Amino acid sequence: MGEKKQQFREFLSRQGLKSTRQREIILDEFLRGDSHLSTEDLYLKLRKKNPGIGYATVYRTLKLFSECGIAEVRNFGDGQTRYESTTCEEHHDHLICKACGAIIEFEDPRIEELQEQVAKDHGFAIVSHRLEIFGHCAKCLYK
Amino acid sequence: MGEKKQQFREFLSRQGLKSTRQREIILDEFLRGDSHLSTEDLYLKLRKKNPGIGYATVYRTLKLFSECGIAEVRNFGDGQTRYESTTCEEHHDHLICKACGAIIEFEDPRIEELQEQVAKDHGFAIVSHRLEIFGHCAKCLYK
DNA sequence: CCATCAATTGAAATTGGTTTTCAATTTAAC
DNA sequence: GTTAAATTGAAAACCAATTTCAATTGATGG
Repeated sequence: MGEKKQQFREFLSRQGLKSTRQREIILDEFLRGDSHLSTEDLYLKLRKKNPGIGYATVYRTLKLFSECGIAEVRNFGDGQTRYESTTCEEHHDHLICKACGAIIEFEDPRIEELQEQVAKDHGFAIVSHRLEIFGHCAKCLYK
Repeated sequence: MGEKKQQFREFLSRQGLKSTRQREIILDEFLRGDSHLSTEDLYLKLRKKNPGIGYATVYRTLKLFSECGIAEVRNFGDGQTRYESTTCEEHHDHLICKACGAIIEFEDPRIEELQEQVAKDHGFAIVSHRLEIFGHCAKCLYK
């Protein structure tokens, strides 16, 4: 995870921004935690150990993470913005259980490939995409 | 489009709701307009001909449309909720231009098929899905 | 046709997530 | 250290969406 911290520090200095105690704390907690954290979730976790940290700072810092490329913004339709730590792995998509809220990651290069084809057919250049499948997970189906 | 109006009327009476002047007006405008209208867009269009119609009524009525099945909710990440008139056609997905905001529909049964496979592999039962590809459309690429 | 009563409406207030403001504080550079 | 610019936290502002509420309208049964 050290490389992520490095990446963030470089981003800050490149942008003429400052490295602060709060930003370090938030980054540590962000990298430690589950992925698919909502801003609220992260804020609450942070508050336990660091009562002083403000709501606004968490929002601002998460936004920096996504600008810097160490986090990606997700939006699953429950008016909460979520940030997911970017991995070095392949891009992945999500299965989302409507019953229990579970979020399952998957990746399928064949789907990606077909997307490229579709885009090409429309003279469209892909920058990013998202695929979300909503339904019921195995656990919820059998109880 | 008469069948959509029929469908809505039946929905209303089934639910013990009433058919009103406003609901008729909003439905007419909704069916006439472009798809992918934001609530705001529709409200503004309506105001031109019907100054009396309230914001809340448009919100409430669009929600009814989606409950009734004649509209689908879309969310493209610009904090605006959009409603799309459901067609009898196949499910479709979207290419969204980050430069000009153009929304291009497409459908690809091969992608749908692969999604089914992925879900099956995870013991997951699909209820719905959405696939959005962001990038730059042909027009914006060549200017 | 009309009385009745529940549903609907529009305006305004409220909500909930997010962003901005601002004075005080902290950081990086000199 | 001094200094200038960035950052912080609390509170206020924001904005789409929802809810409240009194007045109005639509459907139903007499």
